[in-house]
Amino acid sequence: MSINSPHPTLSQVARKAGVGTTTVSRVINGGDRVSPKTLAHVRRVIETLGYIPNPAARSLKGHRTKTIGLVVPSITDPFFASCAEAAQAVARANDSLLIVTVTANEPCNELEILNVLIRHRVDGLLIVPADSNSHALLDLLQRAAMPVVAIDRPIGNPSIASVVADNLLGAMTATQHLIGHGCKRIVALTGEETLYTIQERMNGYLKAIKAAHLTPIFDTSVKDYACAERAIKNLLDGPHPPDAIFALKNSTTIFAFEALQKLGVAVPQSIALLGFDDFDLASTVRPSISVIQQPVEEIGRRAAEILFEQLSGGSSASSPASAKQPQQIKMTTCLIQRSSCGCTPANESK
Amino acid sequence: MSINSPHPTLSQVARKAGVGTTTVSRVINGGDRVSPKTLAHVRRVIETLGYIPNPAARSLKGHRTKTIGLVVPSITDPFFASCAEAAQAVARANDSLLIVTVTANEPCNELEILNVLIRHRVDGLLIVPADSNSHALLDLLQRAAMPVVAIDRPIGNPSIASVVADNLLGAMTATQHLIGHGCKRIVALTGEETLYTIQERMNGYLKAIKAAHLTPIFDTSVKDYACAERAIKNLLDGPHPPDAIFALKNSTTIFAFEALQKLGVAVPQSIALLGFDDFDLASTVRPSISVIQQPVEEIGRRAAEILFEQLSGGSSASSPASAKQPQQIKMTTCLIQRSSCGCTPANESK
DNA sequence: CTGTTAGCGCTTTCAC
DNA sequence: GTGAAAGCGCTAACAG
Repeated sequence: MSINSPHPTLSQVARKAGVGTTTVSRVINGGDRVSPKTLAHVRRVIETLGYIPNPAARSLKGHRTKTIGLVVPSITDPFFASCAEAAQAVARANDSLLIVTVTANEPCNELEILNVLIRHRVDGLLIVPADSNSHALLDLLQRAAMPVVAIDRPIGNPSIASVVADNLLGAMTATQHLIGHGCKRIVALTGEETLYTIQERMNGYLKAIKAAHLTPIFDTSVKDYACAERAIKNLLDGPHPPDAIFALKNSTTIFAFEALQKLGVAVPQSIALLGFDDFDLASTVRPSISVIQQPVEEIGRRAAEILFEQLSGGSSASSPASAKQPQQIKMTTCLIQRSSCGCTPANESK
Repeated sequence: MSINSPHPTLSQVARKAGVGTTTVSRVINGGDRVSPKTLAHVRRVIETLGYIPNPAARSLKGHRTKTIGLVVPSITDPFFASCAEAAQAVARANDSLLIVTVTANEPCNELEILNVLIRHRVDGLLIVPADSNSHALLDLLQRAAMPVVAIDRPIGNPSIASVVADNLLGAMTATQHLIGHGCKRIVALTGEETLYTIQERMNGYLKAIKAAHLTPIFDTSVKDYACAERAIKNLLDGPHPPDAIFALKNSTTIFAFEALQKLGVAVPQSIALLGFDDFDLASTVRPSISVIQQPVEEIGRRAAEILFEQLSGGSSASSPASAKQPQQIKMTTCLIQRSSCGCTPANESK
């Protein structure tokens, strides 16, 4: 109805209600220290006018913008999508909005986006850093002086909180499981070696292999399906063909599976397969694929929760146990035994 | 270094540079009407101080907030994740940020979230409406008086632009393809019948079935894997077992596939399978699954582009062909022939 | 309990 | 070219 102004203002409400602006302000902020009568009256006027407080004016007064930024490599990756969904839920529970941005794992994109986010005065940041050890990143974050929580990969500075999966232990467990199946020549198909997660998994694999006095075999060449097929073919035709494949990331697992299938190799009879990171159809394909599963949603949720704790707390003593040192949380992973590693799961159809 | 203020202000810059605030304002807004000399000088001071304009103050002056809201049922659904990723790219290209929210397809969540977004004064909205015909939704949107573009499902009012897949034509094509394979008893496994997309697909199926003088068979019971197994078992054991299944949505396709596999039914020999909406491993499972593919990313991208056109244009004549009527775009789908429908694709491994 | 009064950081006439 | 000054809508002292 109000043709003139798209949005009525607080003072308009005040005038129409015949009260001061302070009173209206108090009403929209919980209504404390206002007589029940005026409160009801002002509320009615607000309703009538369709008044909506302007958040810009509010945050201008030094308050929060009620937005947090999420910086991930990609949203189409199920892992990050789950994190994002969990984070948005937590944000909403804290009366905040989630701004989602993607970096494609490019440090320069990351820096640029972070700048935009900081300029936008988000209250805090959730980041999956493209490069865990980037000096520029750390600098920027330090200067921004706002709460930050790293997800999936720590940021090379203990002053920044992080929530990651226990990649090392997960990879050790996986490797040991394969060894338990009697595998002697286990090849690790890596993925981007520059990534913290991959490095940790490589270390875990290495640790288990060495403990069992076996020979570590790495193949870092698998970037796409073609690579996978070539790599596996070479391995199989070589003098000492492997008896197991440990794929260090999702897409690698799938490429390997496809290649094995194409080459007509019996899994797990001729060669066992175990992947790091679960995926939707891992239980549906035949043979079903055993994997190390990460508590994806929980990683996103915890990270967001920690961020909001930092936002509200901010001060010193709160939880008795935790010191001031920002938390570095490692979530435990879980081995899902399906068929591809040589196990025989009870209910094959789930 | 500035211990006192977390963020230097424009007037601090002005003072330090020995100029007026107006000049600084001009500099940060493109630097027009400022002498090259002062421009350079002010820029240097800005750099030194690490000055960042406060967007809250800016939008308070009636400007845009440079944020748009995306409202989807879920981000973990690959379809919406792709839309989101495309939309965020377009937003960034337009110097804006994307706020992502999820509704779980619940109209009440939707309304609530929309209110938060509107209150936040986002510049525009991208919505996958939980209910295409919700009066409350329409009302709210009308009142918000901001650019809105519907994605995947139109909002029951031609005054709101939308970008959706041509579900009807896609389903017709699918059904006709199955008929072309000689199938006579094609059962449609639906999904949520209240959804616009499902309804359209049902109509497309119906149209093709009728044109071929066949009998339509619907099964609306498939909500999860157990339902699927039961439904398919019943169908197969019935007096007139179907010779093809047309699954109207992704998860249904997967459930059906799993059930068929579990029941030991030969696909496509005993029964053909065709799904609506492509998914990652559709080409990897055996048999590979034929599907109707939607131009997902493009749907998200176009929708965002249209939103920004509305935001910038706003006025009347721009493109010669398009009238003032908001655009209702239907993207064409594509039949991906793989094995499950009876086709024999050339390259089975991709 | 309630109103008056300064600003928050920025843009924008309107003079110079 | 440049600056002074008046707000944008709201909150927060500080009086009553």
